[in-house]
Amino acid sequence: MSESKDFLRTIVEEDLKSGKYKEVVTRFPPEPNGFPHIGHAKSICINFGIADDYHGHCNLRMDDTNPTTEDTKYVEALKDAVQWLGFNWDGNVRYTSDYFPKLYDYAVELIKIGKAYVDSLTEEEIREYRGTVTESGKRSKYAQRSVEENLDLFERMKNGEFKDGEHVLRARIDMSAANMKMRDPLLYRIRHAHHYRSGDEWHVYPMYDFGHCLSDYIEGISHSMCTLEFENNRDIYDWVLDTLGLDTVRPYQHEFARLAINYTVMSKRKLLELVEGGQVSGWDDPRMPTIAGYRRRGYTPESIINFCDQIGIAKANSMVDVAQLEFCIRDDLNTKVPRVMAVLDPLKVTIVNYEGSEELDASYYPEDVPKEGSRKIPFSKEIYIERDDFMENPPKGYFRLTPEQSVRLKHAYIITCKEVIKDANGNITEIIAEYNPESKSGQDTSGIKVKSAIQWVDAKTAKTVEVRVYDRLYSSEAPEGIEDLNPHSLQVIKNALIEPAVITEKPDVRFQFERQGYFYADPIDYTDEKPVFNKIVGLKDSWGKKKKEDKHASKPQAKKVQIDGEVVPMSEAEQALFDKYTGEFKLNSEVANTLARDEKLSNFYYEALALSVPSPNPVGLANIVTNEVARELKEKSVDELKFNPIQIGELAKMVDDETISSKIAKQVFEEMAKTGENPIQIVEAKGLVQISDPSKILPIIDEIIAKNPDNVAKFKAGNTKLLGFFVGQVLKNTGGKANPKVVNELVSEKLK
RNA sequence: UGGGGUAUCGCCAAGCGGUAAGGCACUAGUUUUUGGUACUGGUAUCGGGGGUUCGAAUCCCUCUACCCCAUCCA
Repeated sequence: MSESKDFLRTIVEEDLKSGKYKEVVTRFPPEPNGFPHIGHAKSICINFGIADDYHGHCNLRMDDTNPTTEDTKYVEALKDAVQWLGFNWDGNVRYTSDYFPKLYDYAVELIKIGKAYVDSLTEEEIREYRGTVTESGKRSKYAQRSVEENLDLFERMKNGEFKDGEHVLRARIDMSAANMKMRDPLLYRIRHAHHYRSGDEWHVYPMYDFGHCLSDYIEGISHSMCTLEFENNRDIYDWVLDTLGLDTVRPYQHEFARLAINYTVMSKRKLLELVEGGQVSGWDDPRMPTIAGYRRRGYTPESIINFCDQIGIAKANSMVDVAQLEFCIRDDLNTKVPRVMAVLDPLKVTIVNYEGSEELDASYYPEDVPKEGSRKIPFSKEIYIERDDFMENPPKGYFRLTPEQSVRLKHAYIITCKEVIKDANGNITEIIAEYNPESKSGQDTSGIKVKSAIQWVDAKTAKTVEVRVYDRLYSSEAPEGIEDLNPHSLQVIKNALIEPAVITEKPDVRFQFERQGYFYADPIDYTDEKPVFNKIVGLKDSWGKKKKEDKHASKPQAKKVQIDGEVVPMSEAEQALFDKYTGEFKLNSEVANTLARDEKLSNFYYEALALSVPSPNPVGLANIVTNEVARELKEKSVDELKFNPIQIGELAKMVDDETISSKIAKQVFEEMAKTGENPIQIVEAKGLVQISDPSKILPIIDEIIAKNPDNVAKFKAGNTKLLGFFVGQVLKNTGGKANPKVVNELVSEKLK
């Protein structure tokens, strides 16, 4: 199915192939300060999934470096979630808190090599000293302390001799770093707090940036995958490991976009608020996007894993449509779960021409679900149908019961409405109907055609059940806070009716209530006396959708207008160069512009032109310099380049005299950039001289045409884009050596 | 504003110079005792503008928009 690999797997594969690592080792490193949500599920699927795919292993690590927010109940929830999803962590659960002694030693090491110091600025001052994104910060005077003093202070911090906030340990990096994270980041802070695991043993706790990379290193992690907001932290990650000399085999961090779903909040803080504010019944409220919530709602692990697979992994911030998740659970349950009949909003129907009672045979599964199993459904004179399934004055396209339209009772008979009984307010209270004795399901000889079959329950034998109908928690697509909550996210129906077999036979815990949706016997509140079902998700409902559409006219969407910004004007010198390039050398203005504005590039161009004897055509050379050399010069200085201007001049000349095509020139250039070899030698060694002789090219074209009759037909039918396909094939066939211009002409000619 | 990222269909997402994958959603039709499922078909020229090239979503220049960073959180 998925031919394509995500970028993380691509990296892992390359690293394995290159021998950078013998085995892939990943980790799922949550902080135990909240219940895991579906965003964690994505991370779990990535970390455990990649480890599985490449036969490595994945650790489960509690990143518990902040004693004030963490708790054992959350580590249980985390373990639970991973297991429920079906993954196995390697060995025991790991805890960063178990590494506190090692981490402390590493910190001491850093102090000893002068790369960390104890700072005694106040929190306020530290913030001030850090500077802003545009202004650099300044170093604290305490950074002057001697190694001995730092060692002494740090040890006393550890021993609890100071109050919270009195001192911190910081890395000595660069207070004017453009990356704010690198302005002497904090490594340790004093916390006189009880840690849920290490108890009162420690008075200093490592910060994330110090603890995480080292924990990864300690565990032998190869690929440390985290979300995008840690991109800036990668520099510290590398700095710590490099500075400590932990660089033989060590982990590298890679970032992917975190999951966001519309109509959903994913921040632990906001979820906590919902729980504490009583807007939901707890972390496992079926409306919560927590794993516990989905589980309680009735979602299957398979559906969630499938969802995580479908949404992919990339670096673009994105918002997944909740419909995609809903599809996954429907798709999973469709082939697994028995169909039964329930009526949520009952309307009584009396079948006046039916006497007595009978039991009807009914399969639990429709024909397209290859599963066995059936039950008996009692039938008698009095039944209930869904109130929605009858309309006195139906709109066009209504398929259900009306005074004029008969309907089949699923698994039973066809009935016809004879009379509508209403109360004093005009509400319909009962339907008087007649059934057709010849129309029994499976042995219908009536010949009557009806537009639909509806669910029903027998009045006498139906069981009363509670049904909790859940809708999305928020009514806003991008909810901010509790003001965006959907007031109708929970509807409790106390007196829904269900066919008896569901309760007495209990064929499953998840069901499809025919024509309504998928439901789950609540794992906590369900009892035989008082059954409770949670709505997992509704069926797709094209009728309901049609009705809604009529109300909302579609609104035309205005196209976004692109604003063009100002281009910085050229300096005088740049302008002079530009004029020279366009005038004397006849470069087009775009190329001249690029060259004139970039001093490095400009110098390079000038040298290539002047030093190659004879000089290449200035235009062709300029093209190569601006389009190819520019790429190399973006990240490197001139001295770092493997090639020199003269060689580029030679390359340009080969293009000038058509020894090689410009396509080949690019290939040669790549080679030069990599090896620094002379272009003429490269062309000779690889035999890249281009083929322009039609008599050599023509046979190849014939061959390609013969091999691709379909595409020839398509091309002749007007799909001119296919020209590229044919040219490409010919070029591929000749190792890129065929003169593309000639090929192009010949192919066009041939296919005319 | 300095730095770091990202932009391909309504929503995700492949693609790495040679015919714009796939899923969801939408839509038309076939099958159907679920207005379900299944099946068949439809639906983009790649943020904008230039340039290089026989050929550009892919390379170069430039502009724009959005996200992250100034917690003793992770």
